[in-house]
Amino acid sequence: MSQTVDRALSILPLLAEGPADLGRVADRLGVHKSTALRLLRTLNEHGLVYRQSDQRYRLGARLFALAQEAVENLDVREIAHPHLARLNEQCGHTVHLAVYEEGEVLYIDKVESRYPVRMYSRIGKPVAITVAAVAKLLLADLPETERRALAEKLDYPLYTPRSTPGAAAFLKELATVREQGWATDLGGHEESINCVGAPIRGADGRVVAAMSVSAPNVVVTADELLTLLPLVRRTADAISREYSGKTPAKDTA
Amino acid sequence: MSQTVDRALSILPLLAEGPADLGRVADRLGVHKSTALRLLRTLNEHGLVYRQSDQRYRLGARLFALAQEAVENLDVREIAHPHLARLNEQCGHTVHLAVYEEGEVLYIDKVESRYPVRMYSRIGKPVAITVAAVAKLLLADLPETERRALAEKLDYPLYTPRSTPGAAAFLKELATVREQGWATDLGGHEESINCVGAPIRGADGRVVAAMSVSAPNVVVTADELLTLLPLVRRTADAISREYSGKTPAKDTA
DNA sequence: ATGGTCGTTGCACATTACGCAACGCCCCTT
DNA sequence: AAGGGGCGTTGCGTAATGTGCAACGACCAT
Repeated sequence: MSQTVDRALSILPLLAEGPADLGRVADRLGVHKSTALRLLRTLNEHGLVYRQSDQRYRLGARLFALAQEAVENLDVREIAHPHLARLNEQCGHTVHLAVYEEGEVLYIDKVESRYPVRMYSRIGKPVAITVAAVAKLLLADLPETERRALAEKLDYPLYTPRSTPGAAAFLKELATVREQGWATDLGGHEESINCVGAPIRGADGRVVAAMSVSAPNVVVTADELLTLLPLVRRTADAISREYSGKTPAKDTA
Repeated sequence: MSQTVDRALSILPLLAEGPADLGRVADRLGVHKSTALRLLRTLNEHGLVYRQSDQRYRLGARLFALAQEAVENLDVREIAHPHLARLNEQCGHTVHLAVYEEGEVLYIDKVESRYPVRMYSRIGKPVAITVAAVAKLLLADLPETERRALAEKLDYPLYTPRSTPGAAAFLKELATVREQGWATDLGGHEESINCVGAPIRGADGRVVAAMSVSAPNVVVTADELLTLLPLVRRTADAISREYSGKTPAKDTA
């Protein structure tokens, strides 16, 4: 809609691939160097882009702060967190919280019991949308047309032999998930990892988020993990109730 | 430099305060509603802004992905991580990695031994720049003029009685840190938390990052923590060597 | 029903961003 | 040491682009 802004914003994903110099940016944008320079300067002033010592540009620090504040403003996350932590204490496994947005599913919270290996690595990162339990839960609730359209345009990478092979199978799985009100991922993403998940619903009954518990085969078998299902569903329902019940007014402030 | 982009980007911090409707955004920007609308639409197309069901705008998902990729492209972080993890195994305490950028110091990695309480909360969040050990290390290496200017314009909040009280004291502390090549924060941010840190240097000897080990008083006294100093410095030096030594070429790709 | 609020659209104007070309800088070559 | 190429930077004239206005339409509350 706005050409200038459009061009400027196109620089960000470009720099996400790695640092780039002025010429490269101008080329990729298909604009003159002077134009790219002006855009980069503006981005730089706002801290979204940083100029490193070798004069190349890379994504800037303000981006972290913004993402940080963005995630903290998600009220589902805030409400859900204590419940997730409690569930984690009870079962000891990794607990995830995810939302759907614009064709992507992303983790917005995570509590894990084990070594804190790169704990930040997944927060905000898009999940394996065709196999993850939380993704199934979130997509299963989309309006049918949107769901079909999305399923058709997705890629279906075969992470493992048990990964969802294609759109048809995926849609069928989503139908099942929708009916039963919970979802699993049994080795569909990583061979030895299983998950069970349940949806979190808003006051209008629509799914606003999804949560799951994940554990490796070596700790508990898939069957054993499934025995946690009632607990997971109870937790999700508790979050749903609290989320749809009291929505503390923070309109004006 | 570019008015349109400038206005568009000004919307982001505004939305970071919380969701806002069109009128509010237009007011805050000082532009007509139609102008704000066009800007918001453009931001929306790029996923930086999301329109929630109540029609208000909030920060969007792409922001997470970008911040994510940005942090992953920091090669210091990549090189340092295994060293930090090893240090964590050896001493059991929380280990931080931070960089300086445009007047801010931010954590870019963290390994902690204890409960994973909100582990994402600090990554990318600006640190308490006037007291944190890593901040002292990073600021101590700035060119004098920049260091002075920054020190003067900072606020010096008294988190605790031991917090750095003002610019003069801070500059003096930075001088000490620069001379000795390491830094501490003894209860300057939170009464019961102590840290020791050391700088990571690039090939040219300039400080490119800083790391620290933090532990609460109840686990180890400040004196005991200080006995870890040699280990911390050795780790930092190892990272420095690896960082300045082999810089894998990824220019063209 | 009716007034008010809020988002949306089309349009005419001129402000704003564009590409060009020339400059200056640094590094690499011979 | 002199020459050449690559890269970032600057000023400028042009017109394309973004701007504010005013009117419309949807929705909510009274």
